[in-house]
Amino acid sequence: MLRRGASVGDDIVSRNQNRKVSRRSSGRPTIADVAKLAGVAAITVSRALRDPSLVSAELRAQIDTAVVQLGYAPDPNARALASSRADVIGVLVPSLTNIVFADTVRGIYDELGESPLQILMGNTHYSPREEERLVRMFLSQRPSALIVSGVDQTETTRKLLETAGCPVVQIMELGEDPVDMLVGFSHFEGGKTATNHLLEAGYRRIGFIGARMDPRSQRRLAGYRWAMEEARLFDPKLVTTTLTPSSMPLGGQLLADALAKAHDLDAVFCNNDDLAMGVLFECQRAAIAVPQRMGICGFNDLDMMRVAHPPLTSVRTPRYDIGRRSVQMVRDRLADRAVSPAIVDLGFELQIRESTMR
Amino acid sequence: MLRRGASVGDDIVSRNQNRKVSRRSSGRPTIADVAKLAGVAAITVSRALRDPSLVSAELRAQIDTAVVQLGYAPDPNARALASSRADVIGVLVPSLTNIVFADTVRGIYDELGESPLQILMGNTHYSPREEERLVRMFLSQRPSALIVSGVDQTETTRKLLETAGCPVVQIMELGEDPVDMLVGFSHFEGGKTATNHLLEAGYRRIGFIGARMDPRSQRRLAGYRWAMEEARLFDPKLVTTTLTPSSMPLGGQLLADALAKAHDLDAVFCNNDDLAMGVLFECQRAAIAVPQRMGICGFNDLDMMRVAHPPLTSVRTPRYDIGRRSVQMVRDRLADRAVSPAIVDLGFELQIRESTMR
DNA sequence: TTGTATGCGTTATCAT
DNA sequence: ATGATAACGCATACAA
Repeated sequence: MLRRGASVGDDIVSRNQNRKVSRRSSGRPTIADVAKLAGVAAITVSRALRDPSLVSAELRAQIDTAVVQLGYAPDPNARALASSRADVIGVLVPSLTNIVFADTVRGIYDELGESPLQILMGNTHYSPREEERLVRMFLSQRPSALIVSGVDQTETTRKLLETAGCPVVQIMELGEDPVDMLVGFSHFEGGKTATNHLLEAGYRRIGFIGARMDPRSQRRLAGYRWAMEEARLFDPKLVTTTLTPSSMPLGGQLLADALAKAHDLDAVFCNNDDLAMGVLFECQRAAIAVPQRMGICGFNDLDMMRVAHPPLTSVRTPRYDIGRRSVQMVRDRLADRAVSPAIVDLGFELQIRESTMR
Repeated sequence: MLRRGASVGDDIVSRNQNRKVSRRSSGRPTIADVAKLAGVAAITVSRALRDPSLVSAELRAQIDTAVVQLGYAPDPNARALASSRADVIGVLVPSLTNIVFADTVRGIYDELGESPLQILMGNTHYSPREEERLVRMFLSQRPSALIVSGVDQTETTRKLLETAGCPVVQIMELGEDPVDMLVGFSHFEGGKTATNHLLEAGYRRIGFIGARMDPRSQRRLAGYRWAMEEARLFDPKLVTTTLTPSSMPLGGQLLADALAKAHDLDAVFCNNDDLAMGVLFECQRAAIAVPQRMGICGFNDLDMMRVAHPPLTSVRTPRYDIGRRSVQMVRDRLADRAVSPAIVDLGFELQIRESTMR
């Protein structure tokens, strides 16, 4: 559609003169151009670029010169076609705005640094069906690796991943038998630990407030329930959940709902920090003293938790590190290094603050 | 590396029997397989898949059947190589965790829907140099379009974009002469409007608190300064900025810094909502009455602003819509429809709340 | 509307 | 260590 400038065009002409007529040239120097200029075969250039140790120092120097002189850059599509392998890592997350996954994705990008590996990102919107569609789509590109969120893939997706022919990392959660590799932490234990802390702080009518209720939220709820039942304090009235996506406004609403069901509620374990912050504001508005009349505990421990008034207790999760680690595992596997263990538990850490210090 | 299952393998064998030996086959059905099964030429399959109207209904049906029967999926790399055009849109943002860009990226993905266009995302980390590197990298893929953030590219990047040979959309800001297309809003006007509102509310010693101070922050500051100078109330002591990335904790710190410089500060226009929220908590902690002793205005108007205690005034920005619109503009251009105007101002809206109602 | 011949830019394979 | 040749899977150019 658009033509290049004259200087670049000249290169094309000189190149095409030697091949009768080439109507389809893209206008960029190819590996053949570099080869000709360096006085070697194309395949030698290819080798020199991929693994310099395969080529003698002398030719390597000539080739490097030619590459710079022509401003040659390999065509990733041609490379992928010829080698049946794209320098691409497919990443599937359920949400791009949820800070949890935003942090994880940032970790992935940061660990990649200036590597030539590209990220192909897919947003599943928490839908296993959409996840399946995206896995198919990504697989058609023969990616170097796949990173997927969670362990609750559909049966079909799981089979696709098992026969993908590339490293696969499931992230965010722990699980018994990963498709391939796995890095995350236990949401069940996270929920249990938070709840036990509230119990130890002296709260008794501890509620659970949850939004979205995706598989990981469910496991945190299960951890909460386990702890409450162990203390013989579980009461279904204490659980307030919705499928609505999480937000601060929703936190306030859910607290109101929870109080309507259980007037004697004296603490809440919130599914995430946004809800917790919404709960805090609702308490401020209703003049409910935190932590005296109401304990509040969040999940993820975003920065804001420590500056709230009062500062809010939360479970710190290794979101960023999960991203980085997943890429490291992919790298190790691609370099043919054994990855052990294939299941990595990055843990979590309860950050106790004023909001639960009764 | 990995071999496919037997059933698929059978297909390979039958396919390869007719071509002597093929050691490089990837094991997946190709367009030739579909063509053979449908009793047509490969090019006809190619056409039927890209634009069904080019092929007779009869053949189309045969081809569709064959496609389903073989489970054929086109190879995007082969397609890109042959057509010199990848079904890929390159997107460059300065940050993935900044909710502003996360929302924009979400808009981009949502507008794309189930389209076969893939997103290639790059994180420039607010570095024009890194942006330049990524533009080069993306361009080597011959993307269908490029979406870049802001209008402050390096000269080299700008030239690369101008000769990219594909639609280019600059997003988030307004500007005189875009590379190609542009969608955003005026950060200068946003800053000016917020400041004028604070002035009208009766505040006089209005401070500006800013973090990161990227080009867009600079323009908001310029808007603030313009309004203050117009009111003959500008005072350098009222401006408190840092290059540190924005966060809630930082908001509190900056307020403390600002108060140290100007004890009579009676309001702050914050560069973004995180800072504003940090300021609010700091006020709560120091028992500074909001909005009586201190007015607070943020920027972006995230959900949390309306549930804070008191609710916080902010400038609502069309982040999500910018993402959607940018893709629409790309689509229109790719469909050869004229895009007019090529510069789209999506505006902003001041949301006045209790935090500035003195 | 459909088909033939060929090119896209690179790498796998085999040979030297 | 280096090279010649033939794929990789699809789309363009042109012919019929």
